[in-house]
Amino acid sequence: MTGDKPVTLAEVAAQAGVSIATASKALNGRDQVRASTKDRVLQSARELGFTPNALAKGLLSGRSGTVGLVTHDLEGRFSIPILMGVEDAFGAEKTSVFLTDARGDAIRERYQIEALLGRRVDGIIVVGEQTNNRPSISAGIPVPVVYAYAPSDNPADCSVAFDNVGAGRLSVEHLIACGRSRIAIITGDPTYGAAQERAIGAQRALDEAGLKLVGEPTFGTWTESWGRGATRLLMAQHPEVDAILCGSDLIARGVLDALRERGLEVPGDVAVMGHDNWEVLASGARVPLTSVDMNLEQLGRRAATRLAEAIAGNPHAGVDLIEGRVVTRKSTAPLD
Amino acid sequence: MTGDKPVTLAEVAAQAGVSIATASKALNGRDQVRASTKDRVLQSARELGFTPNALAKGLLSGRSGTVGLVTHDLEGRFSIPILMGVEDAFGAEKTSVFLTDARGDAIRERYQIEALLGRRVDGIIVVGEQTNNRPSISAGIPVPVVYAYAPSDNPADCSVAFDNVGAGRLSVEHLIACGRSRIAIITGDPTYGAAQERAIGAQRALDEAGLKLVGEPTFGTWTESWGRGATRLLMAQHPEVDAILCGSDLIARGVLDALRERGLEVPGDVAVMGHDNWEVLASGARVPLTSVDMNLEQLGRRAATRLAEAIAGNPHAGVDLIEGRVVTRKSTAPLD
DNA sequence: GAAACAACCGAAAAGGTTTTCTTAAACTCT
DNA sequence: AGAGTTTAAGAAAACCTTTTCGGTTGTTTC
Repeated sequence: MTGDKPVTLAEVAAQAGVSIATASKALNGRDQVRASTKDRVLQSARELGFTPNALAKGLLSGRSGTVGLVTHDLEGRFSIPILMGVEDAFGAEKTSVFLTDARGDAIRERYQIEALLGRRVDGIIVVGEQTNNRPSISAGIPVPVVYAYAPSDNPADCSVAFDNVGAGRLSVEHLIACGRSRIAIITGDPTYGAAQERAIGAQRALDEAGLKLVGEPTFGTWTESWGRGATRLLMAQHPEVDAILCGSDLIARGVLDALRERGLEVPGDVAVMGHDNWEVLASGARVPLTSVDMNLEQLGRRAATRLAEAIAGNPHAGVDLIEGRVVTRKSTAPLD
Repeated sequence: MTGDKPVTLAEVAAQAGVSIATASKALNGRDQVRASTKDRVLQSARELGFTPNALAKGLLSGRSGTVGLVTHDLEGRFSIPILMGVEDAFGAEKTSVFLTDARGDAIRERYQIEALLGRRVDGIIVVGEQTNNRPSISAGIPVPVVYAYAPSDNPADCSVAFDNVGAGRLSVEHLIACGRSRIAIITGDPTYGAAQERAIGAQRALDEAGLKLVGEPTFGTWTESWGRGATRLLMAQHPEVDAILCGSDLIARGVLDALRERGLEVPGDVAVMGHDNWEVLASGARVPLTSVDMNLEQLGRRAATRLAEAIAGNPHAGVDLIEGRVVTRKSTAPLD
């Protein structure tokens, strides 16, 4: 099967006994072609297994019907759902997606974008590795660019990001709704905007409810062992805590472990809440873990939609924020 | 930046004061063009920011310089490293990768492959969701197809898969080398070839060493809670066990948990070994977990290489097996 | 019966690049 | 100086599709 050249429109036309022009019209549903002729062409196309050459079409129309997806975190859990959302949204409208992984390297990124432009993509989506701002690359690029997850530092660009402040607020509101009032925060690396912003959102929600955070938010690393260590410290200094808001599900796993070792019940004595809704971790936890889902697939779809709009001539400036959603599991069950 | 049409070769030629043909030759390093002329053309190209139109090139040569990557498990941890390997291998040789996700649906797959063929990809890689055999789709597809992770059921196709039998053997050999002799197996879903084959490989290695497995391999689900439950059962029936070989790192996490609760030391009393080398899980475990890495990135690179060979006219038939590698951590430290 | 009209179809150009073939110019040698 | 040879550059075809516009039927209207 590997040798035969693809069937061309000319061959279809020949078999149907019409001109190339007529065959084209028939296949594209143009009028100006008799029904019987159209059927004959369609029949021939089917028999020969004709697939129109997208290259030729793209060359002619100036639109390739492709987009580039430049990610920086292919191994990470965050870019994958985004990528799924993008693929999903574009797949539906007959646009194909080129995938490249720049691995956090700006030189690589530049090179790959050059390659994508050579392929005449109609637009580009750049997926960052963190939620921190990232430098804009839109200058000098002749097609629309949308930044996903990590927004561009240029407000004139179009970005789609996650609402970390809102997530912090949502989490605290959920804990309060579950009857908790002495809430502490154990989160990850303080250089991550995500960690800072979520803490800020949490603080705001507490303020509005007239509550005070127990201690200060403790920053550390995004690991289980940090979750364990921070919990031991926290419970020693503030045994009154009745809820711990964690910066990630992984941290929350460590927190759960440490609490169990200390003989504390979850959610009876302390409620625990994670972030990311990493399914396998959250529902497999010893006490299934309530967590904030970042709706990353939706984020990807939104980015795709924005790009499609820009390609169609309606660009959008500024940052679109995607809201998280609390996925309730046992670790925050309301007190009786 | 969004309006301007891309620069064409004709414009470069005009600015350099030569014909299109000469410009083309100069840019492609053909001889038959004077050095000074060549310099002039290159200079113009740089000034105008010329990027050759890959669509036109592909249309002419019949080679688009693109390949399609059809995955069935985009959200899964297994396809991502494979995808990275593929992207890596092709990125190096100026081939771009179209990504599509068929999500386990054969209809979707068929449709997406049709779309890829319309884009005149030079080849296709199909990434399966499990290691079980999958139906061949090569018939009627005019470009080479390589099956990654899940091999094709047609031995005439080219597949690249993981050596599960070998992995089972490697694991047991490692445990024996660490001084263990009473080994039990707790693994996942019995409908997964991976689970069965690894058990078989383990059995063989035991046979060769003149040892017997403790009990029968216990199949269940790929979850932590199954790991916990199976461990309780196992230790009740066979307290003599000194090593547990797990079907996945997640199961191993459950096993570790249950052992700790039972007051058993790892690795002092029992060694535990996982599979997948899921970094965050394995090294974050309470006792860092020895695990088998499937070298999936290498698998992806191999698949890409095989596809490149086939495109170049040297197709390869049969299944390439990629070996795993034991990543040693504390959970299997040798006995003193 | 001629003119206007509709319906259907085909010729040709366009899109950007590579390659082959031809031509023009410059050189070498006797 | 003229014939032969090398070198540099250009003209044009080819890749495949879509679209515009002109042409050929056959049909209606006065």
